[in-house]
Amino acid sequence: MKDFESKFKGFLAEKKLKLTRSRSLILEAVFAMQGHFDAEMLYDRLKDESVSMATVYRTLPLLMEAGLIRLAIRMEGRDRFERTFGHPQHVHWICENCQAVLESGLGSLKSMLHKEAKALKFGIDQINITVGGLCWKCRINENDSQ
Amino acid sequence: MKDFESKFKGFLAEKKLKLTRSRSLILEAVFAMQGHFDAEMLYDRLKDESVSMATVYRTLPLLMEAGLIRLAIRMEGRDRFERTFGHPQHVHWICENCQAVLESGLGSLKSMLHKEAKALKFGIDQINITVGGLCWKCRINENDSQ
DNA sequence: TCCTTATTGAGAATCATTTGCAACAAGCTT
DNA sequence: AAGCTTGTTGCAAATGATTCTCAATAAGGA
Repeated sequence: MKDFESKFKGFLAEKKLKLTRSRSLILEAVFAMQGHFDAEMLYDRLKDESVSMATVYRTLPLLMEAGLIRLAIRMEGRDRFERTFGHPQHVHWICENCQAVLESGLGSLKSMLHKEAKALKFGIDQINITVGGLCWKCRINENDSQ
Repeated sequence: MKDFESKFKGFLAEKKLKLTRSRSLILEAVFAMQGHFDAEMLYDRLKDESVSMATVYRTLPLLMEAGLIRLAIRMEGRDRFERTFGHPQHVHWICENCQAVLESGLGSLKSMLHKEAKALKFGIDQINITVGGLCWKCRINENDSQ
């Protein structure tokens, strides 16, 4: 059994929840996904297995609580997630023109926030840093596009 | 005329848009608001002046484009805004238990992001840093609440 | 295998946000 | 100040993501 599977199983057991066929399939789909994904993308991959949209939506919060995925960004009115396993937190750079999403490591931003958290006596659960603007390609074409 | 009013007026003129009664009222309401606000809160203050919800929703993006407000956070399924005039960017600390929202200055986080932006050739428009977790009060009562 | 309790799929329900449209109002032109 | 062009508004209907209801079903411990 893969790491993320046993982690999810452990989480469910602790909460007295059951590891069902649908949940297993969703977890599998999540880890088959590279990059960001939303509920609909998961559903598209699973509807043939007769997993319902409702269950996808019900499972996503569980995966977040279990620390297996995190809300990456919200784009075009939808929540987009990313898995946490092997994906350390990072900054999301969103181009407001072409919607491209770049990523870069947190670097020392992380320690600075933790330092501030200590001052505020705040217990950090998740950090979300998003920067909106123009990617280099769109900056070059800035004149044309308008 | 106040600073923000002339700034909005200038923005509208540049875009060949009109400064209407509804837009003026909304702008006024925004600057009468302390802290965060959402579309509904503005509407509540303006419905007696016969400003419609649709117009509130249509005006918010204009105010953002004009650089008068920014999207602060998304909470409980709604977008919450804050004005930018006299409110430098800051970090939002959201307590996942009591929903309290703390703020702290960006400090050197800002320059670090701009440095990284230069490396990525990314033109920064807006920075959004949100940290989820537990505020000190909820950390103390952590045992009780569960 | 039995039994208790969580879970599921399907579809209806929510709820924030958008949009279509005919009536209206800015603001430029004369 | 009146006319005209074009953007704007309120209203209601539409959208679209997410949530909920509920009867049927499946985990998993006994």
